[in-house]
Amino acid sequence: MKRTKRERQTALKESINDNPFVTDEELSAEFNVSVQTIRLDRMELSIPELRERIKHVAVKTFEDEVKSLPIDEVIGEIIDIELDEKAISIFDVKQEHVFQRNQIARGHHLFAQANSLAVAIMNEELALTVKSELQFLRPVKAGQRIVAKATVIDRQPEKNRAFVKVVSTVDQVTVFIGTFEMYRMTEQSEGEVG
Amino acid sequence: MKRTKRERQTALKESINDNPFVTDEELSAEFNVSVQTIRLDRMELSIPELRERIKHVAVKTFEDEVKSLPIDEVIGEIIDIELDEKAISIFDVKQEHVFQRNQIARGHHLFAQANSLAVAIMNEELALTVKSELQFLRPVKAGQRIVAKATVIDRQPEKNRAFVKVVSTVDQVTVFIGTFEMYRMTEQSEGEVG
DNA sequence: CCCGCTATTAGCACTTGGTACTAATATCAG
DNA sequence: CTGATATTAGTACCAAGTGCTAATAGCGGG
Repeated sequence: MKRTKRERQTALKESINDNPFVTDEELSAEFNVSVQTIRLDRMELSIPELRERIKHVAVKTFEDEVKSLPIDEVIGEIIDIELDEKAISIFDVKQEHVFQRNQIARGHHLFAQANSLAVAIMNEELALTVKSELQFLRPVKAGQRIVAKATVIDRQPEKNRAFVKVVSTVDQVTVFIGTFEMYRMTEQSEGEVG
Repeated sequence: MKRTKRERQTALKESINDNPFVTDEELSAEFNVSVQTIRLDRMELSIPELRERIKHVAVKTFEDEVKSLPIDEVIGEIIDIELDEKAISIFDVKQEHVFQRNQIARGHHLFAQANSLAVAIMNEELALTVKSELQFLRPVKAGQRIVAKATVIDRQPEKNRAFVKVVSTVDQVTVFIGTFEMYRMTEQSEGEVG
């Protein structure tokens, strides 16, 4: 028997949080109080009923799925692009992109934004990265917005190559520089690199 | 009025597919048939009821969320590690990691595996990537397993630096090489890089 | 010991979005 | 016109609730 109402409600919140699929009846068994008590608790804590909770979770996935379709191809949001010339994308750093320990964005997200912008700028449906050099100049933290600017600095059409430089900034301060050697993939040569 | 039963059922399947949250009543309005007809249709097509559909979607997210928590820190699975010396991780390339057009793994996943292994090998709770040079030697396709081997090739403790080389292979063939200059972050210097 | 208060429990009617089943009616083809 | 298939209607029932009222338990103070 747990004691106070407050204790139970705290535990209840936690319990529902790490299993939103639990019913009032199951909870009443867990805390051995009546179902009505659980209901009252939910009211006070304004926790919605099972179905609403589930729906909430489901809607979230659904939106994520829909959202992730376009995102899948380019990391960050392209806000300006001139094919074969230059392009700009923005990327908002959220909790899921940082190390929990120090809130610093993990390198591969900066890389992903820059690299996918380099792919997008190529005036070619199929482009691959062959080489790249990266400099992580300053740590980026959750909540900051990274603006990546890509420029094509060299073209070697005979070799199916192009060189792209990407500079990423946060509040006008450069945080990352990357140069990418890109390979334009023609249909005949598909799958053959390097 | 749509005509045949078959046509309606095809449309019904599609309708539910791109909005699993629709009720029988709404569907009956959409196809102007009775609710019972919709129910019969669902039976024949063995489409579960609204709540079951929603629950299904919700459970999926839930599992994804739980799964993504450990993955969050290291991309790929570390199978061997000697701190400050060497480490090995494997990463299975799935559909979500490749360009749909050509089934080739996107560069940032190879980078992410290598980079997070470089972070992990550092015998330090807090490590950041300062610079890196990457070579994408061969395209990797969905279904392949990438084995990344990281080695610390140089240490500069006085400068809080270490150099890590990562070689990634698929079936013993090298597909990616990356060198990473890593910064060991001490508590005093936290947040200050470069 | 009783008063008052909060907490808990009980009970009932009602809601949504169904299942399961039966029966009636349409619709069309031979 | 008869049969088969399709559609609609209607009923009872379920889960997991809401919303409401009422009874009871436990305890603290005077």
